[in-house]
Amino acid sequence: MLTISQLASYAGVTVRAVRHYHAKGLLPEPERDHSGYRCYGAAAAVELIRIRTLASAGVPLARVRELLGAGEEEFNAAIVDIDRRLRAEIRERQRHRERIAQLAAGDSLALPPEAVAYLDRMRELGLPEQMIEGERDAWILVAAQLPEHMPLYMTLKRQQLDDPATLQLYHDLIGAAAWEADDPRVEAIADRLVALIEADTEGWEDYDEVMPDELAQLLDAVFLDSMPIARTLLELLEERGWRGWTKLERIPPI
Amino acid sequence: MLTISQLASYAGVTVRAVRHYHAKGLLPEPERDHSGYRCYGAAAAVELIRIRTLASAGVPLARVRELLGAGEEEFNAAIVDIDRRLRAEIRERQRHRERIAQLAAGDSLALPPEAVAYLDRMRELGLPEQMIEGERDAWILVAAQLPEHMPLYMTLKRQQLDDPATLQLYHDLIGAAAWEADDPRVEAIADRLVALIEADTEGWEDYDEVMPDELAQLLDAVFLDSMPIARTLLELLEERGWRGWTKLERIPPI
DNA sequence: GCTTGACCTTGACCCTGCGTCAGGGCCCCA
DNA sequence: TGGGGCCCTGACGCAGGGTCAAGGTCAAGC
Repeated sequence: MLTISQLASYAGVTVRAVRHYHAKGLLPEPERDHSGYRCYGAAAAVELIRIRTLASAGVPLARVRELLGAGEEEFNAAIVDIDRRLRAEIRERQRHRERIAQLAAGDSLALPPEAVAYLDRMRELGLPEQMIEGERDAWILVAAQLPEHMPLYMTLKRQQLDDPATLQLYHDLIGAAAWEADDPRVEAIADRLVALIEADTEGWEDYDEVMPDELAQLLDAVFLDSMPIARTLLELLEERGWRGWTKLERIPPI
Repeated sequence: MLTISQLASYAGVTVRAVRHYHAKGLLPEPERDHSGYRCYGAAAAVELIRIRTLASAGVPLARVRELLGAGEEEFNAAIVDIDRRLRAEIRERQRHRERIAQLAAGDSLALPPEAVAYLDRMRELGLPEQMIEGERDAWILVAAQLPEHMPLYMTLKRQQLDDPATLQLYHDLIGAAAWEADDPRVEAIADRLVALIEADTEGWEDYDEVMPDELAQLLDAVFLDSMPIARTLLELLEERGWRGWTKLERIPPI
């Protein structure tokens, strides 16, 4: 009666798809003619069109196999189930659309809006790209671990930028990025830093409380990698009674 | 610094995914420690989070690889492209939802609504399920080949059902389905059939014109398979000057 | 020093829904 | 008899990993 390609074209599917349906047990293997060609009747065409109809409605083939022999009740239950799956997939893609819409805005590759705003503020204040990238990478790590605390952190960081003495220190650190590890000028930086730390301890208790030690270590490592002088600076801070960087703590007097 | 599982948990992906990204060239292989373990720095965590962010936004991994090193312009172009793909996938699933909503209504597995209405009309008129299934299978084949002509066909078929003589013949054919191939009562059926054919030739020219010969042969085969008496009936029709079944044509006198 | 359990390593097979060879047989036409 | 167009089986490939398997490593507790 029909060859496989005739059958396939009747049903509007490819020859390969028909053989696939045979392999998956959706469509029974037909008789063969004397030379081994598959030989289909009209019933196969009808069955194949039913398969195609279900498959093109987004029903997984394993499910199609069950549904072809199912009663009306089972069939309707499955339809409900498949519709639920389709709705979930649509919602998922809609969320994806929202995310990539956010990504279109540059820095927000992995950062919430408040962090993007903070980085933009750094740019407005004339801080250099290199420093901003360092900050960005650090906050990407924080945002991945503690997304719910980002608003708090960003509020505190923006307050720092509003303080002229702190901002000046930031500007001076730009030059320090190029210093060798034993540059003597770092002493002055360390002194000013300690003064700022001791003047501004408010708010940072909450900050430190939610920051896991491991994350703080990782962020310290990012800082240490960012400039040669970093290690020296941390040592000088320890001499002045403060340990750490991300999560500063006063060294208790012995 | 970090083991693979620590890195994975920082970025919120599985260990397997990290190795997969290595294999796909998205994330460079890091140094190994003395026992062969991968040893990651903070930069890897940042990079992995960027990968995860893009991947979870529905960007294919091959595309992620290109985008990580891309400039802003290229990146934005890609974003537009990905958004287009997501919209297309959403539309596709919405169409799937519509189709399975139609499927929930029974016979419409591969049939347009007007065909479902026609089959329902047969049911109302008390014609048996077996005959309705035969019709359904035949119209599934037609709908697959000539969906745009289904309204015309169904209009003509419903007119047939409205004709009392035709309807009576349909009812009488039910009994004939069980007859042997040589039952003498088929002569009377053939006579009545020819009378109906010759009384009602209007409208069917259009019908026959758009029906490909191959499809007509297939439908004839469906009919021949459906009851033993079918072949005899076709022979008797030929004796009376009509050839075929799906696409009847008058045999020209020699 | 030995075991236990939690990690780590590479390699390989599994899923969906087919597309696309590769290597060969069959049929018809010139 | 040669060529082109069918057909056959078997196998690899895609994304995005999941899930073993078989073995090496590490720290802790006995």
